[in-house]
Amino acid sequence: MPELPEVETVRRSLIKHLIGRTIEEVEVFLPKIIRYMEVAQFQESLKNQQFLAIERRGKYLLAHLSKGWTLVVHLGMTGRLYYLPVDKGQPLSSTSLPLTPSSLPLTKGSEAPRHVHAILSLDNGGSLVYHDYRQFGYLTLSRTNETMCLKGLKELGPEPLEDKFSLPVLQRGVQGRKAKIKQLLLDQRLVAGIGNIYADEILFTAGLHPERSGGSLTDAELKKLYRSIRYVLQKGIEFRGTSINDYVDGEGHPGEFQHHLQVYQRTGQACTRCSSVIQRVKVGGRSSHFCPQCQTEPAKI
DNA sequence: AATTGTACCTGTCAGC
DNA sequence: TGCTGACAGGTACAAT
Repeated sequence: MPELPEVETVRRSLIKHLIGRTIEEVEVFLPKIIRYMEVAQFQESLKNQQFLAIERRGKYLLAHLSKGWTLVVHLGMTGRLYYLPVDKGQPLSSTSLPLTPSSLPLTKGSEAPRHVHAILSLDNGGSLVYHDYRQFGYLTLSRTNETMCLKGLKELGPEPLEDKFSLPVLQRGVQGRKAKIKQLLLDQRLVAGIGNIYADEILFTAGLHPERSGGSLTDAELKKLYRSIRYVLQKGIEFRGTSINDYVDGEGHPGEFQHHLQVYQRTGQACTRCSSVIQRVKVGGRSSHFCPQCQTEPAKI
C-alpha cells in the first residue's frame, strides 16, 4: 500500500495530533514488529518522550522525539498508523475507519483487537495505534543522529520531489542499465518512495512500456519520465493517497487517488486516452498494468 | 555486481 | 459449501 504519497499523507495528518504530546505508556502485542532492538528497550526508551517533529524519507516515517531519539515506522504493505483521540473508546470519526471495524473500539485493559500490534498512549488521553494485518511493516527506535544509518534508510536514493532529484540524477541512474524501467523505478536506491501503483501510473503518464530497458530511453523520453515522476507523485499527495483495500491516513480517512488511476488494476478496461484495452504483465514478479497503444513497445532485439 | 527466487503474513476472490 | 491457487500497496536475504 503505502508509497510516498500515502506515507506523506499519514505524516501530514498526524502532525497536529502528535507534536507536543508526550508518550506515557507503550504496549506491544506482537513483538516481531519491533525490529533491531529488544521490545522492553523499545518500550522503556519511548516512555516520557515528547514528539518534536515528524519527517518522511521515502516510505519511512521518522518521528523525532525529545532526548535525541527517533521513532522509525515502515508500513510495509498493509501497515496503518493512526491517532485515536481520548481514552481509546472514541474513534476520531466512526465513519472514517470503515476498513478497520475489527480494531475498534479499544477499551482499557481489553485485549487488543486483531491486527493492532502496538499502542502508544499519550498524555492527552489519545493514542497512536499501529495496525498491520500482513505484518510486513515494523517500528524501531534509533538515536536521531544515527537514523540515516539504519538498514533500509542508508541505501535510499534522492527524494523525488526535492531539488536534489534532478534530470541528470535520473539519467545517471537509468542510462546504460539493462534492467527494465519498471524495476528501476521500484529500486529505492535510485529514487526513494515509488511503489507498484505509482510506478505503473508514472509509466503511463510518460508513455513508456514497463519492459523498456533503462538504457533504451532517449533523452526526450527520460525528460518525460522525470516530469511524470514528479507530476504523478504530487497528484497522489494532492488526492491524499490511494485507498484500494485498507490504506487510511493518520486520522483514519481513506484517500481519493484510486478514482484517478489510469492503468493500475484496470486490466481489461478501456484506456482513458485511446480506448485500447489495458494489459497486465509480470515484471520482476510484480503486476504491471499498461496501455499497449499509449506506452511504446520495448525494442525487439 | 546484478539478478532471480523465495520468504515473511493474512485476506479475498475466482473457479472448480 | 468447501477447497485450491493466484494475487495483493514491500523489503530482505540467499543463491546464482
